[in-house]
Amino acid sequence: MSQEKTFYITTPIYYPSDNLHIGHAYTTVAADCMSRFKRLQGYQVFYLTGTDEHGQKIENVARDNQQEPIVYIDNIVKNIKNLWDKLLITHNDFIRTTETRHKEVVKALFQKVYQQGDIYLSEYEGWYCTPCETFFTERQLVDGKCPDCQREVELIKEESYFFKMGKYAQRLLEHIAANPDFIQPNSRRNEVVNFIKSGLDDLCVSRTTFKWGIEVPFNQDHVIYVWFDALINYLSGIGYGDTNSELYEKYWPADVHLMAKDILRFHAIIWPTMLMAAGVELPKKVFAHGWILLEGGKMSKSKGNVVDPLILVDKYGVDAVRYYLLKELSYGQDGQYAEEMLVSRINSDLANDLGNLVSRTAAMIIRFFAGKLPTAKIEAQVDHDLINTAQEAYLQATEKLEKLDFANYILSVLRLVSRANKYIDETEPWLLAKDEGKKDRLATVMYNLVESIRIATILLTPAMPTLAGRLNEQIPLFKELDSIRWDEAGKWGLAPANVKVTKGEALYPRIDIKDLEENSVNQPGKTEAAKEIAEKMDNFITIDDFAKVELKVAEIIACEKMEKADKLLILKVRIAEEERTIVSGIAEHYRPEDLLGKKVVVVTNLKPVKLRGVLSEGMILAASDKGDSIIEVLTVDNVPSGNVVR
RNA sequence: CGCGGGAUGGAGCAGUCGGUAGCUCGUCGGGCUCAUAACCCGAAGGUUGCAGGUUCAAAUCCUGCUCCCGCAACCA
Repeated sequence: MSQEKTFYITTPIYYPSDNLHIGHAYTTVAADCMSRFKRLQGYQVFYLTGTDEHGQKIENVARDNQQEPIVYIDNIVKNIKNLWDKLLITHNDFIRTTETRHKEVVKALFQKVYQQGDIYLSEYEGWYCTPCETFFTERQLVDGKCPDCQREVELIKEESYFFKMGKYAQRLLEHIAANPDFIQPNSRRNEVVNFIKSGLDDLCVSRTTFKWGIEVPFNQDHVIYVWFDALINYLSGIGYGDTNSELYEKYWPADVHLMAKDILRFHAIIWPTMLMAAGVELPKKVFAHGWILLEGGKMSKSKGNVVDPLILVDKYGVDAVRYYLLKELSYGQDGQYAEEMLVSRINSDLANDLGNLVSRTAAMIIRFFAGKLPTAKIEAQVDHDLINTAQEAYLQATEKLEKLDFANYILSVLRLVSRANKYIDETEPWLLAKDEGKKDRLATVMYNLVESIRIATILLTPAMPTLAGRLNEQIPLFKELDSIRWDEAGKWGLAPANVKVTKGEALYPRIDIKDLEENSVNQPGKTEAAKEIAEKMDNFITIDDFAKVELKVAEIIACEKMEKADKLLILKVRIAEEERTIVSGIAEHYRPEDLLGKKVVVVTNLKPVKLRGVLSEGMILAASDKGDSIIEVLTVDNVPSGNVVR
C-alpha cells in the first residue's frame, strides 16, 4: 500500500440557477465511469463535483423568487444531489462555492497573487445604463443606447481588479507544447493554442455591481468574479491550504478536468495561468467532450424540449441511460439525443445482444446441466477465436477508457457479446446435447459462454454499475460485487465452476415502441413512476394557478417587422379600449400584412420585457411543433376584442 | 468579414501517419430453434456537399463556393 496509485478527476461545478439537464448528466456520468474504471484497476480515486453558487444571475433569480440566494440554491442543490444519487454517481465529495472551506482558499489565493503583484486595481471601462444597473460593451449598444431600455448610456469606469493573465501566455504555450496530452482532444488543443497566440488580455477578476460573491479580502467594495472563485474549487475541494492537507498532497495535480467544450478555454487558459501565478502545479489533463444536441436544435426551455434526466432514469433504468449517454457521443464530437434512439439502443444492444445472451446461456445450463455450471473439458478450434476476442475486448476497452473514448470503449465490449452470440450458432449446443458422447464438449461450450459473459460484465461495470449484481441473480459469478477487479477481465478461465444457475428476470427487457409513443418523457403522468416524479417536480398546476393567467381576445391593428431582427414582429393590438405593443418571435412564419385585423389570444398579465429594445406587454398564443418549423397563431375572429378566454 | 462546429449508402455516426470507404439501426433473402418475435449468415444500397489544386494515389492536404447547425444577439 505504500505506493498507492491515485487518480483525481473532476467535473465542472454546475451553476444552480436552474435544474440540470442531460448535458450535465453526460459529463457527470462520464467522469463517474472513469472513476469506477480506475477503482477497479486498484487506484485510489478522488472524484469531485459540485456547484458554483455565486454571481449576478443567482442573485437575480433568487430575488425574482423572493428568496434569499442561499435558500433558493439549497433547494436546487438538493435536486442536483438527488439526480446524482439516481444516476449512481460515486463522487467522493460535493463542493459548494458558498462553503467556508472554499471561500477561504479563494481569499488566500487572491491575496497571494495580489501581494506578488499579479493582481492590480484598475478600471473597467464600459457603457453604463443607470436604471438597468448594467454595463455594456460598445458593440452591444443599439444606436448608441441601452439595448434593454433604449435610454441614454454613459461611458463610465468601474473600479476593478485585474489579473495579469497575459504575463503567463508564453509560459502556457510552452507548457502545452511540452505536454501534448495537457489539452485533449488534439483538435481542441489547436483551437486553444491559436487563441492564446492571438493575444491574452489581462482578466477582470472583481466586480462592484453585485454583492452575491466572495469579498476581496482587502477591499470590501469588491466581490471576486467568477473565474477566481469557481475554478479554485478544484483545489479547495481537496483541502488545499488546510493545516491538514493530506488529500491535497495525495491527489494534486488532478489527473483530468472533464468538461463540455464550451468551457474549455477557461480551463485550458485562465485556470493554468492562475495556477502558475499561485505557484501551484498544473493539472495533468484538461479534456473537453462534445454536446448532446436534441432533435430540432439545442435544448432550451422555450422550445419545451428540455429532457429531465431524472424522469429518464425512472423510466428506463440507470444502466440504460448511462449506457446510452456514453455510447452516443463520439470522441470529442457532438451527438444527438432522441428518445427513440435511446430505446433502440436498449433494445438492440442491451436486450437483444447482452440480455438475451445471458438468458439463452442460463437456459441451456439449466436444461443440459441441471443448472450447475460445468467446467471446460474439450477444446475446439472455434474456442480460440472467442478467447482471442475476449482478450482483445479487454485490451481495447482499457485503451479506449484511458483516452476517455467512451463510445469506442463500449463498442469494443459489445464486439465480445456479439462474438459470443455467434459462438452459440457455430457450436450448436442443442445438437451436442442430443449425443451423450458429446457431453464434455457441450460442457466446454457452456463454460466458454459464461466466461465471455463474465468478462463482458466486468468490462461494462464502469458504465453500468448494476449489471454485475443483476447477472449474479441468474449466474452468480461474483462472490462479492465490491471486490471485482478490472484485470480479472483480462484472464480466461476464472469463472467458478459448479455455481448454481437459475432462471431470472430478463436482464434488460425489450421496450415496446408503441408504448413509447403514448408515453413519451415529454408527457409525464402516464406511468406511475413518471407520475410520482411529476408531482414532486410540481409539474401540475392547480386551477388557481391557471386562473392567474389572464387571457383575452385582442385585435391586431398594426404590425411591422422589427429592423435588424430576423424573428421579431412588433404588433399593436387593441384589447377592448386599451392598446398595447407586443413583440412576437414569429416573423419567419408571418408577414406583417397577414396578421392585420386578425383577432388573437393574448396573455395580458405577463410581466413586460424588452426585446431588442422594444417593450413587449404580453404574449400571443401560437401552436408550434418541436423544432418551431411550424408556428400557427391562434385566431378567434368571431369573438369581440377584450373578451376573456378560458 | 462576431466566434465555433458540421456536410460520408434510407436514418444516426466512424474513418488515426493521404494507400481497395467501415459501424449500428432499417430493408430484402436465407439459416437456426438454446433464447427477451430474439440469434446467425448473405445481399442490395455511397462518383464521401460543389468546383478547382497538390500527388503515382485524396473522405483525408490546400484554395474558393454552397448549404445546415450551435453560441451570442431577437424566442415571453
